[in-house]
Amino acid sequence: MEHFFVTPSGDLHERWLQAFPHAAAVSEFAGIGAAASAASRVIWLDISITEARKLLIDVKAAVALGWPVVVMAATPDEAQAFRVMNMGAVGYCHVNAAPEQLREVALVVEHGGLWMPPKLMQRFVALSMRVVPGEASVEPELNELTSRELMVAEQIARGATNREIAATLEMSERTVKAHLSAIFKKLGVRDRVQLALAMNNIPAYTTVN
Amino acid sequence: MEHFFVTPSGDLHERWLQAFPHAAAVSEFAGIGAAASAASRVIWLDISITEARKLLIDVKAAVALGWPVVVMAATPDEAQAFRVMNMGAVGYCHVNAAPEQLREVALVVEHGGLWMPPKLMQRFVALSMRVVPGEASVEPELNELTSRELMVAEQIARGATNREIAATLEMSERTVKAHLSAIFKKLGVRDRVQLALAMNNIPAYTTVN
DNA sequence: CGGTACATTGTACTTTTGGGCAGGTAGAGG
DNA sequence: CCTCTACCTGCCCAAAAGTACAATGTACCG
Repeated sequence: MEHFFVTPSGDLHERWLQAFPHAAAVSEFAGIGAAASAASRVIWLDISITEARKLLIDVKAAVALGWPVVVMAATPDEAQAFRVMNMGAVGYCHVNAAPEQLREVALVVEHGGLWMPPKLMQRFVALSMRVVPGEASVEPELNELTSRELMVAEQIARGATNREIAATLEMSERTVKAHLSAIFKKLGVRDRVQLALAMNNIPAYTTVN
Repeated sequence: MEHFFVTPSGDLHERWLQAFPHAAAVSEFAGIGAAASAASRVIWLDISITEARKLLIDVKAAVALGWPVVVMAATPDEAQAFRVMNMGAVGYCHVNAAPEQLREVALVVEHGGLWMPPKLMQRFVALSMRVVPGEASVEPELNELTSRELMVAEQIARGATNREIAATLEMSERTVKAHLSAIFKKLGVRDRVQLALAMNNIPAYTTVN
């Protein structure tokens, strides 16, 4: 497990080192993407002195790297927490959180969980109830998809183009199309837009009608 | 770490044992509360054959015990997931989840995290944004859209084709395209797929480069 | 070994998208 | 009246997406 701390200063906070002795500090995202290691990672994003405008860009850029992103704020704030989570972060904590807590957070996000301070978590869950959709979720029969088809479908779910998928999955664009045709047929959707929606449990209108 | 599986049958599912060899099965909550051990625990609630009415009671009872509760459903459902999370559960997965996944879930909830299948998690986060005081990811720029543009964007959000939009809004396909171009520019997305995702508050990865 | 499922890719074709260029109209406001 | 913005559209073009038909290789199963 590698821990990358993205911080403007470029220096590792003492507590971070206590939590993860082998942590690495970077001030640019490039430093992370470069090393094409297969090991799993956690990206820690220090936004303590980042202005709101740049925050959005930074979080998205971090998320785009493909590893779990934990945002560390100087003054935790509910709206900000929700905003960064919505942009794809999976963790939100204080920059000066205790080492033990950082390790807790790491453990959680590494295993697919979502972490934020208990109080916020509570608010978060409570708020989500107000908009819980009726039902009619169209959970697609993803089981019918073969392994490769599923990979393609997941990329579509994030808005990738055929070219990007081909590059990511290392296959030709033609193959991507072949898989897509199979997926459309199996899931009963007609194009990539509806597939993207279906993959995210959002009812699309032709699928329903 | 103790794992209590609350299941109507009273029997431990084979996979549960594979995940946690020392798991204990109980059919009544009383069996758990009795042992006043200081060790940390996880309560696994099997609701595969629980009728909706009793579900509420059970989840609350489990949560009341004071340890992290993971609900295991036979047919995972978005609305149900949100409902149980709102009642205090911190995990939601399939009853037949693989042992490795169960361990992942355990790891997450033991350390204060929230766990549910990735797809649900994404929806969960996206939905919470719709009510968060402040704004959602695309919500702000949505105000920049003119009335007609918004109508087009909403159709895209449901997977409509240009032809369908043209018919619905009674305009030519060319006009639909014109509006779309304007929308793409204003919202900073590159194509209809990403727009559809953005409209549903689902982070798409290339939105930032 | 034959059969089947999956993954892969090519050629070629049709449709859909996205957008440049070049206009039209109508309403609000100086 | 003039200008600006929103709205609408046609022609045309290039890129992307989706399909049809076809073929090759691999793995596994009875």
